[in-house]
Amino acid sequence: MVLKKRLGHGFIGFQVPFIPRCPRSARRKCPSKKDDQVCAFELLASLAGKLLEEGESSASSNASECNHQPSLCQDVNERDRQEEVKPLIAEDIHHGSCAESIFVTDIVSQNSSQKPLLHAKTECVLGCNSDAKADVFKLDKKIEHCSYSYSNKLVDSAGDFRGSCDSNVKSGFRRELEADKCSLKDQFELYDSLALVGSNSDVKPQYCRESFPSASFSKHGNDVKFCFRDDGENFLRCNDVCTKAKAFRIPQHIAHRKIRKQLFSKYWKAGPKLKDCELNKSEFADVEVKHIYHKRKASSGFITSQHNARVKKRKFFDRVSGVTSDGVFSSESVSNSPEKGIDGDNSDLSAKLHASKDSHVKFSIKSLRIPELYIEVPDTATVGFLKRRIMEEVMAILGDSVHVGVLLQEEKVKDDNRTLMQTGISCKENLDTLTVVLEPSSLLTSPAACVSDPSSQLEMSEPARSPKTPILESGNTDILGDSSLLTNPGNVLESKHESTTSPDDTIGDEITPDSKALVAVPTIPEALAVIPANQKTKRAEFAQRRTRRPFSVTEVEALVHMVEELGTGRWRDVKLRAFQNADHRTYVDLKDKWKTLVHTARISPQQRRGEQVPQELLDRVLAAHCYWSQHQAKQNVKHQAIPAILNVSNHL
DNA sequence: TTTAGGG
DNA sequence: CCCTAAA
Repeated sequence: MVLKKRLGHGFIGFQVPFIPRCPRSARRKCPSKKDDQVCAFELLASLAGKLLEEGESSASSNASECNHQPSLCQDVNERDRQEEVKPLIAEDIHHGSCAESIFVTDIVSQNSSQKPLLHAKTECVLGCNSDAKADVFKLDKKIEHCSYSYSNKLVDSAGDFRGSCDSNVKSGFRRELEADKCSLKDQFELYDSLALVGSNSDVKPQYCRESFPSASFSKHGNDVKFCFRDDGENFLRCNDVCTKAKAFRIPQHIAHRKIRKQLFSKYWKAGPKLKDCELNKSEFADVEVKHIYHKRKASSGFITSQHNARVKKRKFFDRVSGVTSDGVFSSESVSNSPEKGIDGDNSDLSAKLHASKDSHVKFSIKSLRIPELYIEVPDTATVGFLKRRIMEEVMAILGDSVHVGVLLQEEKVKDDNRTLMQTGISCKENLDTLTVVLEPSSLLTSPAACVSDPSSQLEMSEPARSPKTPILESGNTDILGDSSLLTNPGNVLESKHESTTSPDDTIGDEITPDSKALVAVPTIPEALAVIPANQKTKRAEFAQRRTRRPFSVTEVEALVHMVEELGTGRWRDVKLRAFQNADHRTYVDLKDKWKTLVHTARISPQQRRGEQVPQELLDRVLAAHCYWSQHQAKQNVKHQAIPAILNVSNHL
């Protein structure tokens, strides 16, 4: 297939001509080495223009499609309308700045059994004069708008697409940009083509296009969506307040980078329509059924409801791999997921991010991780019931607002105002440990508050979490209600806290006034800038304290139990036996907790703070502590004694 | 990686 | 909780 040959990395699907041709006059507008990117944009621009013309004329036919996907279409339409009247955000552009965008696309195959993929690309537009750049954004806006129109066109012509699914469907566009809409006055002669891979192909539909901002394109059943949206961080909302994304944006006069993320997935956006997509759960997330406290029950006699099996459903997970400028994948398969997808493929939702030097960062998101969920159902429940429960939980998240969280080196990156470079997301090694997760964001705080004061935001923000930590575990308490894991009730408060600030946890706009100083030297090649910083300082730069998670009485009891059994020097075993599923509790945490427990037990009740641990437990803590201290002493004596004996025997 | 202990 | 020396 010709298409395949032209696509890099074996990606198949939707394609636009490789290097769009630009009139020389247009190319000259930009520094030579950025031609490709600029041209790519121009290509989109041309597409946008075309779509505007064609899309609007098809508005009437959109209505019928919207009936099928009300939540999606209405939302999009509404956004589009608002976008139309909204002033274009030219202030985002800055002289000599790098307009960097991340476009995440989604393709849903026509064949529902195939999996949706997310594809993320970043593109930099550098070196253009500011006018041109401002217009690039305008164009971007246009593109956004137009692409939606275009999506409808695609929908309208779904039949046509289906009819020619096995062959590439191409459509060419020629667009002459109007001077009043764009200062890139030169004419472009661009050809664009869309290709839809055969619906029966067993090849996963993927989309890849080098040097070109991706447009999302999804097709499912009768629906074909082409979406190209600029939605900053709030790209996964069903009922998003349109202005929110903008509210988050502060004037970026000093912006040197702008990261704009576009992620569109019908699955996510469609919310309750998920079922219609026949996205079965195995595609959605790999499911693991565990009797979480089974071991504990067995070993320490903890009794929980005999009829309750804990069902722990995990994510699909993933990590982000980066590609450095040399184009070498630093990590193709970096998932550290303890449980791979059932089918060994967790690329259900995957996207690619690529990274390169000269201040571009390209990412390759293998997949987006869904927060860990805890579901509890009676073991007498039917499989069907279980499925429904899982679906309910998933929908609770998806139906709700969702945003993206970024974890670097297993720690959540909470400060959205830092640049990628500052955060450490621009260097190769770190990209290996970059994780992208979807998070619920039902409780939103005032966006303004988050942005206006970065420092307070820092304090407010949710501290880092382990990537294995169920992002939703606590934050989801409201949703899960009683079914959530009863680790610590105290988390409810925390979770709200987290949720409140979590909207920031996205790859959003990156520039704030206080980051100016650091970004002000963009001319320094990244390599040079990074080299002087040793691992320590780099780590220190984006190190964040984990969320404080007070131990619940239940946890304390489990801990005490295990220590009584194992002693005080086997924290790893304690962890394995009693906290296997509490990903956020490390053996060091357990050890520390024991330490504080002993301390607590020794001080007077009046001096104790926080959740009161029953005196009975504290007594056991002291008893165990004393016992094992003595035991350890005895062990030491033995260890000393044995060699002594051996020595004696050797002498004999 | 795990333990142990100071901060 | 963090950090880290030491095992």
